[in-house]
Amino acid sequence: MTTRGRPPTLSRERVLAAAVEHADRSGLDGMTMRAVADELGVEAMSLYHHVSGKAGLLDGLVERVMAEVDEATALIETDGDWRDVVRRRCLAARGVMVRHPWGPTLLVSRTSIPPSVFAHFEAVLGAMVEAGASYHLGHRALHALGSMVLGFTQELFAPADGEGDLSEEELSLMAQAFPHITAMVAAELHDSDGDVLGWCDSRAEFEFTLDLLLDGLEAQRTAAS
Amino acid sequence: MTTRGRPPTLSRERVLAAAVEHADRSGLDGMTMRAVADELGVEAMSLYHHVSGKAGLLDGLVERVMAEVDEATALIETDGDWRDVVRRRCLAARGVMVRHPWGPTLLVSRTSIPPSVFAHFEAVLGAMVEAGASYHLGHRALHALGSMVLGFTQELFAPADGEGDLSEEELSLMAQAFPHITAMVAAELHDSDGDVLGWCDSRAEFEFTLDLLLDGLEAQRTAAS
DNA sequence: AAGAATTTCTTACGTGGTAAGAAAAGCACA
DNA sequence: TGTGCTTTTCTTACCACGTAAGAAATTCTT
Repeated sequence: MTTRGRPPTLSRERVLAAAVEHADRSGLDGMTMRAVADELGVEAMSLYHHVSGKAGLLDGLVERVMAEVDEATALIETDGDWRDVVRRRCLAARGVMVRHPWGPTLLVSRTSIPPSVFAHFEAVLGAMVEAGASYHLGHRALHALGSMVLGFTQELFAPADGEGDLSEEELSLMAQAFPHITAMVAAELHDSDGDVLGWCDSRAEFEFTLDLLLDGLEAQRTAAS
Repeated sequence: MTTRGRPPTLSRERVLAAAVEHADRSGLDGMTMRAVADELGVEAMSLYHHVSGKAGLLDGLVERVMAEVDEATALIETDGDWRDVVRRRCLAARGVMVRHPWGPTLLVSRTSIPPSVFAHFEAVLGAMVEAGASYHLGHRALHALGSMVLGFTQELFAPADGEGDLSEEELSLMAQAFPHITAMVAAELHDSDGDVLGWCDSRAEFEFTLDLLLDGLEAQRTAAS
């Protein structure tokens, strides 16, 4: 571990900070490698030693927003009605997205779900399960609440793009970091005797959420009249 | 109305059809002007006589998906419980999005909401209002159900990008085509004595939907145990 | 036949991502 | 002290994409 070489003027942190700032000011469209580099008084290619290309930069942005969400969420007490826990969590996330309006757009555009996002779902799921909900209901809750946190309606647990090739270690790390999600996936896989794949399953989720909303709205309607 | 000039081998329809096909096969990323032109055995610049650039092409794609939704929706009866009407409508829309997975992504990426999308909201709102719901509740329903149809959580009625400059005619056309939406906007504007703008308002919508979901989930939890 | 109209094609420019490798700037060992 | 190794930054260049400008092609009108 030597300190040899030209002393760095950049760092991953500085690059990402500049990118966030630029996005806050000009949105995601104007965010080119050259623009971010300019903001740092540096050439575009210099960024490549700190993020792996444009995709890496965007991944870094996701990481940063989710870190902010984590921060805004860190102090939430985890006892009391699970609804309060989840409610505060969702509102905190929303606050961050309001500060960074490009957040939801960016999140939906990314194809894979980063660990930082999983951390949220883990917290929501944990609150529910500890309140006595089944993993099945928890699963449906994650789908239903997904767009409440991030503004997206994405297939959550579709094995996106070679998720099959996870090493044993990675899986066990995942299980440690996200025990409830892991248990939920296991339970759901076990329940569904094979006919899961495809959108039938996801259609059921869709209908579940839809009916939740429709019934809630109908209750409000009759209550108001 | 003459037929003079070189006979066209292309048409807006053919261009959009090729684009849809390409998107179905390769997603939105690979969809370049050159690729769509290739598929038609034509040069990229030839497309410009039928769509106004890339943006126009994407607008056309939105138009096409929404047309499919319309088609899948046309036969829905509009009497009975409003929930059934809305339910079928949402499921029909979902079916189309499943056929064209790029649909939601495309819809969220567009900055303005095309009339074809308004038509849906009009139908949903109409069903609710005719069932006795207030415009206020209808408004909240549109927000809550928004992501159920299109996968998006967008500010619905934010005057996006120079919506102030609509001609008198355009407004009256809009009022004719979408009477319920027009009435709703009027009612909501009237109610809110000035302090509407900004995200406070939108935060209220957010909380409303959130509580709808949380309460619904809690009801399911206690029912299951 | 000449001209007008319309679509398509050719060429070329600007921008954005990034590959390849040269230049800069510090450390280690002689 | 200098020579070479290492790490970061910069230079140059290529390719893909959107599209502006205008030439070429093709048909109808007169």
